[in-house]
Amino acid sequence: MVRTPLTPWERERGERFGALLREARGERSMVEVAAVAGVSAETLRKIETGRAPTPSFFTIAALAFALDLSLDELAGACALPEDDAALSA
Amino acid sequence: MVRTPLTPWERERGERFGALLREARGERSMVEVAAVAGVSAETLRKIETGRAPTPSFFTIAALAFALDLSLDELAGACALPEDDAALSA
DNA sequence: TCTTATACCGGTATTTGTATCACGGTCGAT
DNA sequence: ATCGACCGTGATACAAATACCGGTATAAGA
Repeated sequence: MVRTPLTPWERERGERFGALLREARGERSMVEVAAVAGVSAETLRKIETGRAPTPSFFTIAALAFALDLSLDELAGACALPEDDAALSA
Repeated sequence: MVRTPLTPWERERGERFGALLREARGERSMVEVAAVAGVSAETLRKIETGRAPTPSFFTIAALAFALDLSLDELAGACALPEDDAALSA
């Protein structure tokens, strides 16, 4: 095996990650946010739906800037699955 | 053209980005940092030398954690080439 | 009803990231 | 001089990111 396929955990992390971005997007349309970030709407949609679980750093950086999010908080939030427990608590 | 090839500016940004990581690594060996971050040493080498100009977000997040770096500062630093001017000012 | 806007999905194409292997170079120690 | 630990480069291989296309569905508005 040359390149390790994404593990189920990585895919789940991608789903949580995308959910965070979608939540942060709020009422704004995918097209608008994607245009501001300089990525295609298709790419944003795939990231939000978790079908692109490990996007590139600068793609996320641009989206985080467009959505006014902190990269550190973003990484910390989806790295910990027990966050939902902390949120519901 | 389906996927846009990386622009020269993106490649230069990758070089600056890698230089930042290398500087942050300091005296520590590539092998050690890569092991802590959970990536291969070859991958870290490619990122540091700019031969992998757009690495994945979580790879960078793991490296930043291993190097005790802020993702926001990292993104801001290499996104603006005129930063050195701002820093020296 | 018809149009428009938005989002989802499957397929396709191309580039890139990630990892392994092999080889060579440098430096310090034995 | 040989050994070992790094670092660097090239080739190779495979999986995934990105982007574009066409189609579908839904909801709001003329």
